[in-house]
Amino acid sequence: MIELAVLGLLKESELHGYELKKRLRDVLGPLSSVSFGSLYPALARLEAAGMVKAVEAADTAPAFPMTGSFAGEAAAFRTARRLSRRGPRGKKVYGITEDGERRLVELLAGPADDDRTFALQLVFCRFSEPDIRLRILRQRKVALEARLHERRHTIGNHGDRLDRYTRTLIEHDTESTERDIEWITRLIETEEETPA
Amino acid sequence: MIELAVLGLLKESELHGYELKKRLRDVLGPLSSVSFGSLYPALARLEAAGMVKAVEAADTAPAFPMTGSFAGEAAAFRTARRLSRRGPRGKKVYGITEDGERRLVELLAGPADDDRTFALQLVFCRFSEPDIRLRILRQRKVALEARLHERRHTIGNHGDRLDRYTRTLIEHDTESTERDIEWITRLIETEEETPA
DNA sequence: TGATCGATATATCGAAGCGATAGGTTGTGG
DNA sequence: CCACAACCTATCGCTTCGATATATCGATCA
Repeated sequence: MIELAVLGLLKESELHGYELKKRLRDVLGPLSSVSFGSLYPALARLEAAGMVKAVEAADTAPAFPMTGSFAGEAAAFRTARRLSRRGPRGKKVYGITEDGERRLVELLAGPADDDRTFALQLVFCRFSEPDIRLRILRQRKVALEARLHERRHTIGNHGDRLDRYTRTLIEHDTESTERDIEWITRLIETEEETPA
Repeated sequence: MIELAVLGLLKESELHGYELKKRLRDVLGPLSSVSFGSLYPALARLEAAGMVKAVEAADTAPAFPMTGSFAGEAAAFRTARRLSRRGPRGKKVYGITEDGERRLVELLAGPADDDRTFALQLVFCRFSEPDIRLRILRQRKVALEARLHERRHTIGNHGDRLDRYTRTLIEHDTESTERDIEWITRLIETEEETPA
């Protein structure tokens, strides 16, 4: 999940952790975003696997404002030392590698176990071929239809035994899924009409 | 999350783990259900905390359908032997304690961080007072409106910079949230009309 | 000037969740 | 009688989360 998110965003542009999280929040919504507790370990994992690498920060702020004091000078020096692979203010900027790009294509074509994974596949599907794009959408439709079928089954079995609140919850959920299916169906049609 | 689910279900009736999971799946849907890897540790935690306890399986199936065969009789006998704190077939049946009931009321009134927690609060809200029920619904509405506001904000900021797929995703998500708000609004109205 | 505040940024910890898997039991059909 | 599916409990390794620690930068204001 996070793997796909990070690789997709880094394919767009080089970023550091904090920015990565912000972009992800915009796409996925404030909920269902990722936490730092997952993001930084994930970045470390990906770096160890050679799919991302820390890049020279294109350091757009070359002017170190001199403080005039010894302490200031010393601090500036210390800061400068730490910047071999870091941008200003200790930022660590990551970029995607060729291995990472291959992995991204793999993840885009792979199964979408949960809603968030599908959302990410859709957001980054422009990095894959048209036939893969269609596959993603069709797989999603199948998954949604299966979900709907199970819900109807549940209602059919013990719909009358359920209390008022539970019943309205399940009914609302069912309607939401129906709308999702209509939406994805329209997406598929649009995609099919699009010239190759 | 799981804590609320287990306590709520056990307040309804005494159950064993496997059955607990099945009921949960019916309510929450096949996705967003809980796995055994969370359920059994959670049951152990709750038992250690004295909120649930293993009960004498009240063996509600007094009528062992006689098989007519000797093998059937023998199997039934063997089964009957093994039942100290377990129901038929090694099932471990749990019940809720008084501490557990207090905790349940607490969790019902508490904040619903994610969608699943809200779903559970709604399903079990019949175990709480009418004013708490209303509070749950209103809190949910506030949360949904905040979500909607953030989404609109995102679109307003960089809606034009987003690619086709991302934009349709966010738009669909926004519409879903709007429908959720309409639904919860209707629920609140119904609840307010209900005589105390 | 400096004091403080909020946003930016990296990182780690413990708790809790998940998917896979491995057991063991019971009922069913061949 | 056996094989097989469904039932049931349980644990392992890994991922994720939420909270927290730490530090820097920029702006506001006394």
